[in-house]
Amino acid sequence: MENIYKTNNCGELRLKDVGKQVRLAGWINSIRELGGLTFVTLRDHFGITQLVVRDDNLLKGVNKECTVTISGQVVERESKNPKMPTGDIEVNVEKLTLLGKCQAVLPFEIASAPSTKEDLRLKYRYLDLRNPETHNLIVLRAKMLQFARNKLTEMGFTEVQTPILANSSPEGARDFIVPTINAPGEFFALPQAPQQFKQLLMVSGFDKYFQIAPCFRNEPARADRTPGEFYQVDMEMSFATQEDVLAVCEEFASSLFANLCDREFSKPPFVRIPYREAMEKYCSDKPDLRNPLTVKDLSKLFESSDFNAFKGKTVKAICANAGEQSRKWYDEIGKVIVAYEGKGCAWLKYVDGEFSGSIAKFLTDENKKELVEKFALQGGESIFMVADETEMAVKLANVLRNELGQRLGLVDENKIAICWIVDFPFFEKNKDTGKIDFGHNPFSMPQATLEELDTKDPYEILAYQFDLVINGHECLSGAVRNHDQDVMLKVFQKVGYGEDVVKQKFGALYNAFSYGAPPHAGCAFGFDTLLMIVANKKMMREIIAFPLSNNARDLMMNAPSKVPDETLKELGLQLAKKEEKQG
RNA sequence: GGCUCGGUAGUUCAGUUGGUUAGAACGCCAGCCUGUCACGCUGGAGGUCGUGGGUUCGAGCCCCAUCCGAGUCGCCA
Repeated sequence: MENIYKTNNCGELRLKDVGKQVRLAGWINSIRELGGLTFVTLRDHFGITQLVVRDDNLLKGVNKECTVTISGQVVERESKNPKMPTGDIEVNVEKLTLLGKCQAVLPFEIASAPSTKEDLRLKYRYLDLRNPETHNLIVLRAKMLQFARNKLTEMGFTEVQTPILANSSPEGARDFIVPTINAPGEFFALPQAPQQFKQLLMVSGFDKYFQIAPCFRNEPARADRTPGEFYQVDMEMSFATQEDVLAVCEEFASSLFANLCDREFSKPPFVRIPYREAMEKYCSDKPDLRNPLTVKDLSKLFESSDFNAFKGKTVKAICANAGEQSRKWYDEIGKVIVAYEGKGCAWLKYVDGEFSGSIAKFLTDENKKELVEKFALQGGESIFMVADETEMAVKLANVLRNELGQRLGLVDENKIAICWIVDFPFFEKNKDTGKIDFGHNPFSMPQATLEELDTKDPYEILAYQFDLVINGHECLSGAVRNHDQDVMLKVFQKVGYGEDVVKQKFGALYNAFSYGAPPHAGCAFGFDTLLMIVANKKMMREIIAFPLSNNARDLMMNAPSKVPDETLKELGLQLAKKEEKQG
């Protein structure tokens, strides 16, 4: 594009352009005054080009971060800069026009913006995004959006947009509720996922559907989870099996990493780990396979031990070669466990056929023999143990595995390790009520016939339900859907709901299935999570143009905010009085 | 909602058992400098120590309350 502001962008001029008369426009990135001449770098979306100004008058009133347009001749530099793509040339400025003045003192320096406190970056996100590194993450996001669209379209998927103003869908999270003047006292809910819509699209005969779908969950944030809104690459396929979906996802994911990322990644077919095996080996349903450590159960071994803290508890152990470590080092690991509300971390070290460490004195000769066999000890290894009620012990073992992986430098940050977790249990025991409940979501198909649903131990019944786990992040969840009304009624009946509840909660879907539903299956990638992995970033806010703060606030636009009483009145809403604080 | 850490110059931070006028680096302003690219040199401006109470002869520091931020647990596939 060539216009009054520019003939070229700030990232493209090279030696071959020397002698050309050009115009450039952008932001003043730096000014280095040397006396008789001044070097200025000019930055735009595409890159940075050095300008030489020999007449001081041209720079009157110009400071960093002003926008300007300049014209001049491209010349070869006397002293080149190999670190800059445009480092062989510079533009000799003949004319400079100030387009947008900038205050002398910025809230933070653009070059060092990423090391500024986050709330300030978010408040001035439009300045933060001028930093090339930050800027390019948003460009990467655009590339990934485009990749996803092109790839899925190429693979025969049809993009369909589903409503944002929708009805509450029972995904488990809390809803964002939207009032409307059309129906005071009634509310829309923003979709937590387009789950029911996409299944209805299958009933409508769209063979394969996808959408880069905004999803809304009224839940607080984490470093790897934004509050409020996020995007899913949502897909669904009719007349398809679990194998079909897995194949599509493997093609999509491997092609994505090959195109957008230069790190080494697992090649398809990705390893498949049944849920139960994952829980046993890694104590997690989203294991980071870059970490080679595995967990073993020592509950039996300590069943009759003198060590009361372990007796009758679930004991999980990890064996690792920790090398020479101080007592303090072991204590620090214990502190991490305590931070997760564990009792601590016991440890043993095996050297020259002898055990030492915090609980060595409790070991019988029989115990020692078993340990050597169980971990195939050679000498030099350490065994780390946590003990608690089963659920807690499993959680702590997962923490321990991650902690040891990090501390011992076992996790290669430059690798992308991918696995499937398959065969999730269909039912599980509700923690609070102790009653039988759906393990994941009620839409997936049990791996059982109608009769088996009645005769089999419900906790033994698996679901056609799967997750794709990358570097310990759950990046995708999918399932074969239950399109059979009889099976649907049966599984709801198992958890204590009748047809009335099914109709009330999933009326449209349930009805639709009585008009000829295709067997269908699908999944959704977490777009933001996937992008974090592609970008190798740990903060989800980094890869979103205008993210909310940890507290789900927009610090730049000041949202959420109060609304005028008039508006409330129109919507038929009244705010509850704030409760007086006690004491 | 619980827990942990934090809030000091425009920014990133230091600040001793509570004791003179609260410091550094970068940035900003002024001057010098013809090959810089984290330019260099000289000088200067810039602070309600998050806010409100309290203890004390004296508080950035101690106590209480409160606001804000980050992380984490609950929660969230």
